[in-house]
Amino acid sequence: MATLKDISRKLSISVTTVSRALNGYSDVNEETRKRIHQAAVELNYRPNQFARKLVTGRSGLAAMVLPDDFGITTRAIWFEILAGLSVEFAKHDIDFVLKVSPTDQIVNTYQRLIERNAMDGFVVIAALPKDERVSLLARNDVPLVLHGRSEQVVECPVFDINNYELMLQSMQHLLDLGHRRIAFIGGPANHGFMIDRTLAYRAALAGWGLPFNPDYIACGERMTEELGMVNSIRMCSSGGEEPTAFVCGNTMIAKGIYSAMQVLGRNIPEDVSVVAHDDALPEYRAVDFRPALTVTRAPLRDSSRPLVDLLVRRIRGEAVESLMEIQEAEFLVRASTNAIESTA
Amino acid sequence: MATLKDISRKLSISVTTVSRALNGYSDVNEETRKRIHQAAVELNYRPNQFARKLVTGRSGLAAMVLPDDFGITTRAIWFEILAGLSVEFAKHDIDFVLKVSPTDQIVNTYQRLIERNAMDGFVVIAALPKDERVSLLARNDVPLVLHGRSEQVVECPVFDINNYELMLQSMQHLLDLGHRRIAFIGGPANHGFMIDRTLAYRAALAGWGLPFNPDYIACGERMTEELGMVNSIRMCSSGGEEPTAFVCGNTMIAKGIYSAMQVLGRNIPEDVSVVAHDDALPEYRAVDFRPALTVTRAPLRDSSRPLVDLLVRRIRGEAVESLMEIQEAEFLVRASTNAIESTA
DNA sequence: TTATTAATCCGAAACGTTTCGGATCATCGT
DNA sequence: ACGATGATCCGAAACGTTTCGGATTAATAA
Repeated sequence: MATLKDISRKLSISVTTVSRALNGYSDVNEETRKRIHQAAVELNYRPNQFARKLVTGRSGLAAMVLPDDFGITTRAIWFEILAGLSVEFAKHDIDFVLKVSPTDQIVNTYQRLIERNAMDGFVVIAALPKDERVSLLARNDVPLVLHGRSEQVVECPVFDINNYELMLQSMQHLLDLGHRRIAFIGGPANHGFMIDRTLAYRAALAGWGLPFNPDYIACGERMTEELGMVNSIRMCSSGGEEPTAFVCGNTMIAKGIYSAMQVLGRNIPEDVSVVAHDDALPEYRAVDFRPALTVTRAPLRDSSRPLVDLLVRRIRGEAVESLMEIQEAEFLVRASTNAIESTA
Repeated sequence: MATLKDISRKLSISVTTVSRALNGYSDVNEETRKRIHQAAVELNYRPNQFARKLVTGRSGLAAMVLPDDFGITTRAIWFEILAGLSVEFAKHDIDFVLKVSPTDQIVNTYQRLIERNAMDGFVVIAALPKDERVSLLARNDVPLVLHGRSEQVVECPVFDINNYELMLQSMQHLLDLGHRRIAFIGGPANHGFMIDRTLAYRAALAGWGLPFNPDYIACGERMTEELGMVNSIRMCSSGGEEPTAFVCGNTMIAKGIYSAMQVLGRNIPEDVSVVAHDDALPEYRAVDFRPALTVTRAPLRDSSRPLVDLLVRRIRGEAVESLMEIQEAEFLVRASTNAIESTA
């Protein structure tokens, strides 16, 4: 491996100048810079990462820590995120390391990584309102970027989709169509995104002077087809006051509801309307639903870029206040929502 | 961060001795070693990875490069592998970095990583008979471990399951039950594991003096439910000479066959027997099939440990000849295979 | 002419380890 | 009493960068 010294020797130029030339400093003559660059490619020079890191303190590594008990359905989602992060980090010349850890040792894993001081930053997904991971990292002053808003008053960049707004849109759409008994089958109650959506759900109801019926809301750790299936069946078997429309936390839940409605002999959208939030997972394409699913759409894939951009800027030392990005979801009306039958 | 020098200063012992004590060299007194260790924990000393790597040349990093066009179904599989690798590498204090790259640039990505010289080793999955990735790495003398045998005469550790043997077992089982028209719906024809299985399939046939019918074998890039479905339907609609049994490359394919047989009005195992190879993905549990699926079983999860063990030993400089591990699959007879009806 | 400034360049220290080649000292066999 | 041995220890160099604080020269301003 060629080193700076090799170039320096070959050109009879000091190591300092070679280094500065290669790093684009201004105090080196354009012509010598050219010569140096040329020599660098001739000798196939690659900077030694470790030498560089030893002095700069940066590692060129960013990590994400995942629990090992990811549910069946969440696997594809994780992978979607991982793949996106890997390619985005690569653009910034950062290697992306994946840590999988037993759930009850996640914090320990972070602790070790922090102590080793080997990571430039972390991306933390699915923030809880009070998130131990976040406070640990923030306390130790290691850069992180958060996906999902956290209630904590910590200084860290955040990326999120506008969960409040997208729920408002879904509700507005259904309310406009005349629905009054609208159920919400969401996700884990303690997560930030779920809290926002629940708030918006209640706000929309309140805005139309409608009562909040606790029976119409269902949470669950895993946002699976099963969750949609069992809850929609339960809600539709309670007697007279059945919901006429469902808002789903994701498209898998919607899929479950589709199945449930089929076994119950209900038709979508004639008997019941369904709208979901769509993370745009290739496994569950909303357009391929029959009938095609009305959604608020915010591809998970699209979150990778903002996430790593924010983290990189944080690592570079930008002020945290400026590092927040909220993405709006797209609202796509398709065939799964209908005006309520006046006869109902 | 405390450094060796800090400990050295505190104890008035040379940096050299501190280093050697901490690294377990024999030429340091037991008592001073104790004092040094104690001081190390008191000062919360963590060795600086980069300083260490600068001098040793090792990075403590291992990588895997994935194409970005993974099919829908292969995602869960990839993730299963990634998760396993991450925890196994962690046991050896190696960080696992994930690289995702456009398919047509995989080799470039390897090239860059090799040049940067930042990885101690690579794990390469699903070897092709002539694998460019493998030859590139081997040529540059960077350690790798291979999952799946490669025809290449390269010096690298290999882990694989005994694909030949497991296919032989499945065939033997079906042949013993009286089946004579046995179809094989497998995977990508050019991959090592598929080649082995095809060889065994033909060998089993030949062993019983049965003819090889090309119509009874189906390959496909993606080993999906769809592959099983369309091919089994095709094979069962060809007129008289329909297969009485199917061997499937994995459980997803089997699932597709189950669906196909249902729409065709065939019963498993009365009308047709099905046996599959089972990677033990939580998504498709063979025991949960109705009827429960007879399989050769070799959990993908179990491959992580041997893979990283082999790689680590290779990195440590062990002779490659000793670094090959072939795992036998377990054969589990369940309810999806039956003796052929004598009336048929 | 002389002090200033700008443009280039460079020596040397520093980052935190590991490791080579001894140095020191007590013990031991003879 | 003396060289040999073994147990402990250590100084200094090395790994390949970056960067601080100038040094040198030529152009410019006064």
